Amino acid sequence: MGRAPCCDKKGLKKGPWTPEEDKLLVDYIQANGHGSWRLLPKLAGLNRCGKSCRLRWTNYLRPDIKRGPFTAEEQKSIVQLHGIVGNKWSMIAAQLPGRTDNEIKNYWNTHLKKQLRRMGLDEPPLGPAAGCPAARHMAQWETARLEAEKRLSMLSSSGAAATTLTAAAAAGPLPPVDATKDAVKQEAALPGDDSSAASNEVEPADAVDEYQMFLDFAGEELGLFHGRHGGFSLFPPIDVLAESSLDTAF
DNA sequence: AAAAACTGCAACCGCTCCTGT
DNA sequence: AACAGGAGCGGTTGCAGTTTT
Repeated sequence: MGRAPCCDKKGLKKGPWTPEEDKLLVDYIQANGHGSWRLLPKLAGLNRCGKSCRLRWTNYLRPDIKRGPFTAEEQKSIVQLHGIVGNKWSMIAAQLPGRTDNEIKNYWNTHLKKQLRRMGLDEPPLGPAAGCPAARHMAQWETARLEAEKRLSMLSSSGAAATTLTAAAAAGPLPPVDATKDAVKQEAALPGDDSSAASNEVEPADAVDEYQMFLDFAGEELGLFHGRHGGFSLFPPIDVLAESSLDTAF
């Protein structure tokens, strides 16, 4: 598939960003939004490729980026999420508001990996295939959550719902649909799963019911998880989650 | 004090996926 | 259905700063 042309073929600048370049980028995005990343450098007066601009913005210049060291809670979340989804840094980042995937990736590679090794723990097995029963439960939970989100997002995009899941995510740390697309695809590809095809015509009321079922399921699963892991929480308590998500989304 | 080794982070590269035609 | 362009993601690299010898 068409690969983005390499920057150096066009004589574009690479390497560290100067404060002047940062300012140009920030000023432009604040005034116009990023729009097409490919066109942005030209419009903003930058001698950079769009890719470089996007990276600089998402990893460094975005105003909502949280700076400073990771908290113990964030560390715990990263370790747990990594055990569940593996190196899906964007998915992990979606659970940690203000943190970027690049930052989390770096933190994992430089700090947490070593820390786990020092503690005598090998790197945990990656992905939903992880052998630990709790991880399997979480993987099932994640699958169900993604399915519910997928349906909800279809609803939203068709205009049937007043707000999007992103709004719900703002109320609680459910990730935006974008961040979960890999898993959604996996889910959609499951043999014998005809729900994704049928979901195109899902009725609003059905979606609400399904989302509620998902929340109920998640509640049970999380209860189990809490019980086994001494109160660790990836997500807010389920009653809060249910209340805020449903209230905001509907 | 100087050199070597190590560490952490910003940025780049190349691949895959998504979307429009 | 096939193709092309654009966006996003994960892996890797380069280098400045810090620590150790």
